[in-house]
Amino acid sequence: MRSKHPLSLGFLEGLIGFRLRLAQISLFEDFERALRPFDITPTRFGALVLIEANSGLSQMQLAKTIRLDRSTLVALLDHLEGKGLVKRRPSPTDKRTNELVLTDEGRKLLAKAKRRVQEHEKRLFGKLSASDRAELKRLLEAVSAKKYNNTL
Amino acid sequence: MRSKHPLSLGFLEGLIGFRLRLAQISLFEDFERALRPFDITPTRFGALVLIEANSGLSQMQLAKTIRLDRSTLVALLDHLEGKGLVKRRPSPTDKRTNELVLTDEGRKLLAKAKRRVQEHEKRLFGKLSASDRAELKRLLEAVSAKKYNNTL
DNA sequence: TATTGTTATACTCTATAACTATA
DNA sequence: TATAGTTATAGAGTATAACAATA
Repeated sequence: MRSKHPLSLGFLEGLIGFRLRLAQISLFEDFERALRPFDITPTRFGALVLIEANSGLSQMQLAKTIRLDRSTLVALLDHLEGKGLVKRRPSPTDKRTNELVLTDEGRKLLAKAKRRVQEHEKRLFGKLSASDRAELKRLLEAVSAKKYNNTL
Repeated sequence: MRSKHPLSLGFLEGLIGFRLRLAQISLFEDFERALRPFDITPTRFGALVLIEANSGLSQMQLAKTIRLDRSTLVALLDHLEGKGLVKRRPSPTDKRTNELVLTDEGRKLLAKAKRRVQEHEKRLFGKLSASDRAELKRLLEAVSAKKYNNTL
């Protein structure tokens, strides 16, 4: 190797988007490692939490909230249902839709997973002060809060 | 649909990682849309900028900095070289390595792409105050600063 | 007509392992 | 022995389009 010194970031240096991207890679790696024993990815975890917090919701509602296409959600739910964590229950009021609920096993596993995720958050963000963490959260919310009001 | 109201986020509500993830999705969507005419993804853009700012760097150096496996970088460079934006030049000092450089066309396209990226950053972060933007950048840097102390 | 869940399919991004040529 | 670039390959994650059932 010609040099062990870090490269110049050039134009990337000033981009918030670039930093966001790097932070997201770190986040994903650590999450994946921490939750691997449970076979839970960030997306699956999000689905489990949302089903827990909104028991009986439909697949479309869930898909929108975690920002997946409804077709993509099918395989994800097949996986969770195959592991006995989630159940699809035909809705009595709208026969086109399913009501999604956690099984007892799903609730138990989710409780354990949540503790792992808390530790993971502490690893990644624990070096920030409490006020810095709150600030970061606020700023990130502001970033994705907008919806494409201006045409590209 | 049973309800048009947003779902409860439950446990996700308090997670910075969840907000980071959503922000990253918004970021990627907007970037993709803005740079589609140039056939440039965030990763490709990063590669072009780093080659510009560190002309003659090796594939390994580039791979580490943008956090890709060296095998993954091959196809990316094949693409950029196929479009005439980048050139692999055998290193005279170490015959195992290539020196990566931008072509004139690469430099021209990158200049245009940078302007698009600036607009994109403004769309995403322009609603934050200048001090909020600086704060967000600082906090994101702190998050990913942990490991990989040698490359970035 | 429109919506929900599903299937079939394909595309993109990524890494792992083995190969080669050099160091 | 170790490293750089390449190839072959496979896995994960995603979306698009078409379909059946239902609204």
